[in-house]
Amino acid sequence: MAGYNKIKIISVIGPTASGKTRLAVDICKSIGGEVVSCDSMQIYKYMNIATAKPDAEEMQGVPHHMMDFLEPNEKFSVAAYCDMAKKCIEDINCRDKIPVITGGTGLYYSSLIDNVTFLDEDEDTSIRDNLTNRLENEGASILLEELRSIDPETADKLHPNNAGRIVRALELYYKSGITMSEQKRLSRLAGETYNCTAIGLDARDRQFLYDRINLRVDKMVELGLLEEAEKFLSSESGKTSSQAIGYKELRPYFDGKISLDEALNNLKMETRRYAKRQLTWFRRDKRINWLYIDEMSYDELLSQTLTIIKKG
RNA sequence: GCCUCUGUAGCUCAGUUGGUAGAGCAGCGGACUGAAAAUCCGCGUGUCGCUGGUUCGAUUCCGGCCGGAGGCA
Repeated sequence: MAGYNKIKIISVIGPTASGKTRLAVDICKSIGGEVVSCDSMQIYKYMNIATAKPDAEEMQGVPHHMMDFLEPNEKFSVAAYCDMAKKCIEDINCRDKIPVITGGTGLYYSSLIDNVTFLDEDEDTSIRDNLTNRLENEGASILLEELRSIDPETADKLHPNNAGRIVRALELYYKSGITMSEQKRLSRLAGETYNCTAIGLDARDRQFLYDRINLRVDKMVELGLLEEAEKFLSSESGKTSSQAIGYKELRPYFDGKISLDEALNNLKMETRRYAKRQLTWFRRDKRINWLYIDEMSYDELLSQTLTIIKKG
């Protein structure tokens, strides 16, 4: 209970190119809020065009946090995100402003909103390295059976092809002595600490969203995506930042393997698929108030959003 | 105008010696707890161009028509 002492927050989530950035800024201006980005790629410096990071004009003077602060060769993680974002939210709250969580990284979002707690893990990567080696030499099935003997609940849920998750589940156990299934239970004990009103953006017609995505990629090219990509690809990037959509899809073009047209079509396709995965993630959160961008004008969208926020 | 080839899923194409069809890609759905813009799983969505004929039965064989490609004029 004790809902009165939970921090009031707003969230704006949805697939890429659905208009979260603009809506969040307008919400902030209307209710005195500050944006807390929830995006695994906008945290990185220099990755501006590909990640559709808002510029000063788009921010309209509204403070944006959790954005543009990390070098691309640095690692990041959900745990690190939650840790920083929580402090950020508390700080904003202390200044009598309302945190507006905005972004499309489902794992970061859910972990933050549901107050998932993570174990303290040291930086030691030797266990992970060892498991990765064994994965190559022995294969995923052997590791999965090993996992089954210590955590059958998790093993049952993992497909043999999902090597990454198998390795991680084993790593967690060998590092902490706590199994993944046990950790999942422990992580939920704290309970929610925020009173969140969630706004979700989607389109009734999927093609409407896909058209926006395709258009946005073309705009990125006009803004200088190719130059940004060339710089990014020629410099050292970390394990997290190298996953960003927008650069790796252009590599075959720079290598002369495919035409620019093909590369851009691939980039658009990957972005569309990403949007679909984002929707799959967010759809299962029944607390989200969905609004459809192809069903109303932007003014109406904003006005409905503010109505929902007032009620919440 | 004549001859040849061709028309099957959104696209590229396979196939059925006659029993209403299947691959790749695209697409759709799902999972997700320390790399998550990642990773993984599942699903064929169809007047087999149209129309007659033969046949118990035609997407398949035959005729005609329509569309596409090439060749000869």
